[in-house]
Amino acid sequence: MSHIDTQFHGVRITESQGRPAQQHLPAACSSCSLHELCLSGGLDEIDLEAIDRIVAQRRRIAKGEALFSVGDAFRSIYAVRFGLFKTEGLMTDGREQVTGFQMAGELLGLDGISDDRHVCKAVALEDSEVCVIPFAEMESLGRAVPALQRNLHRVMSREMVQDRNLLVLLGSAQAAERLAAFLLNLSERHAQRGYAASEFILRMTRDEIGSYLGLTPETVSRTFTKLQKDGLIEVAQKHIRIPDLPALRNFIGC
Amino acid sequence: MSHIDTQFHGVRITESQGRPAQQHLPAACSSCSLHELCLSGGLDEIDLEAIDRIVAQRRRIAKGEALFSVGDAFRSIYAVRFGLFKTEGLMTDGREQVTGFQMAGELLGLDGISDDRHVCKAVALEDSEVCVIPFAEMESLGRAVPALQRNLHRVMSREMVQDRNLLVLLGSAQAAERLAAFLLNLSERHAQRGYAASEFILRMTRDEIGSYLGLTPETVSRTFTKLQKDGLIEVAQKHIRIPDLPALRNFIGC
DNA sequence: ACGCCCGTCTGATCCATGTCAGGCTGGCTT
DNA sequence: AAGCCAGCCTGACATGGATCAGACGGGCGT
Repeated sequence: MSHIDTQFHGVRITESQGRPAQQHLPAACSSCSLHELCLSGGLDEIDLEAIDRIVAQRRRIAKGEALFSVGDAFRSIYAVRFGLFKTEGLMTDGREQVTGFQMAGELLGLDGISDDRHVCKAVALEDSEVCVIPFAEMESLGRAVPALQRNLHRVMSREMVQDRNLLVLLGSAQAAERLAAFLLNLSERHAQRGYAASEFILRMTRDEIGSYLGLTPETVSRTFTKLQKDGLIEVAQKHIRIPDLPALRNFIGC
Repeated sequence: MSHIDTQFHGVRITESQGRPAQQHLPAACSSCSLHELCLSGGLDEIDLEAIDRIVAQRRRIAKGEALFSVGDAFRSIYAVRFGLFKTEGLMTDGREQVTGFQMAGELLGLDGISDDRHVCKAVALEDSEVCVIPFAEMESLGRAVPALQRNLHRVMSREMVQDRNLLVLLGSAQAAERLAAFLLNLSERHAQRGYAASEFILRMTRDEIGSYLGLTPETVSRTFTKLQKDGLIEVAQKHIRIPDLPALRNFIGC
């Protein structure tokens, strides 16, 4: 069990308190436990070493701090090593809305490519760490390593597909379906990372969930209660248990 | 004025009727009027010729026909030459929802990269033509031509950003704001292509608009009427006029 | 030119979710 | 240990949009 796994299980990172959020630590895809989930999946030893040279630093972000904000110059993309982030977009009238939650092994910052400026804000929901991947170098390494290029494209495409799914959800599903779909999505992603699929802790508030799902926090709360009454989930504050995953999946298809 | 421009202005393509939808015609980015809007923007002569060799064929899609459907094997992406498409995603319960409209110079099919299978369906809303861009060859040319690689990444990123914007819209805006934002978006894209920003024809039905915006067709209809009463737009069937663009933009920020 | 039908508009009603308000709990600070 | 406050839950009420129903009009095919 590696250093990273331990931290991902919830150990607080106290040594960064009082220091600036940005730190420069060595990163290494070749020895990263998330490697198969991340950009470096499926690459051979030699290519991994090349990536290691590019992904030269990590950065720690304390809970509540922003990794980047709207308008920031785009230079790098980020891979979450441990912790959890939310990304939020800006409405025309200034309100913010959560557009996604990123957990270990997922990328942040791809939105900045299109015009060299970030158009959303990424905030850590708990003490977190990311690998900093300078994008220009990533592109040039992609030119040398087709498999890496392929991975990048796959990740970008996957992100588009996920956004589309959420779109469809917001466009045509009811509150209970939205929430159920959200929980199932979290469940799957936990499972991918080797954690329990049917029991987990929500790291985000009801406000953030509501913002993400296009609902008010009150409705989120009520809907949790309703799903519990229907026996589909068990809720205790931030603790969620899904006693019957197939049943919940089935509920979505109504 | 080229052949393409003439067709884009609305001349019906009659010669394809009764034939299979797939046709093999020469394509040429180097002489395409959409070149600056599309993937080949900013490239030099030599690189353009390289692209021309890859983007070797076009395909005509009659109104109502699908360019690709959910589950189809992914091999190519497509650039719209003229015409208009809608993409629709599949709900868990089988219902379909429109997730986007693509006009000349925009790309289709990027959703298929992530697992080599299309996860949405692209349907022509009028007789249309696309350039077929084999993706494997596109990737390999991207390795040789950094500017092309950059363009591809930019386009993908832009698509992600647009999806996010729509997400925010669906998550927190009222019917009138959604519709206004939709019209402004169309207006901008028309302007980019050299057409009037304040007057245009809607090529999609109220149903399709409603599906896209997460509203019923009845609400779309009513909301058009409401916006007209408020003097923000003039509607006559599919004909839209926006007498005061800044006023409509201002309306969004409420 | 005629008639059919799809797409659109409008009205009446209902329901899901937003809004406003109050009270509870658990975790953090002092 | 006490107190405070953010986050959460629940209730009562308001409302925007969905739903159901019907009428109109224009485009298309015969």
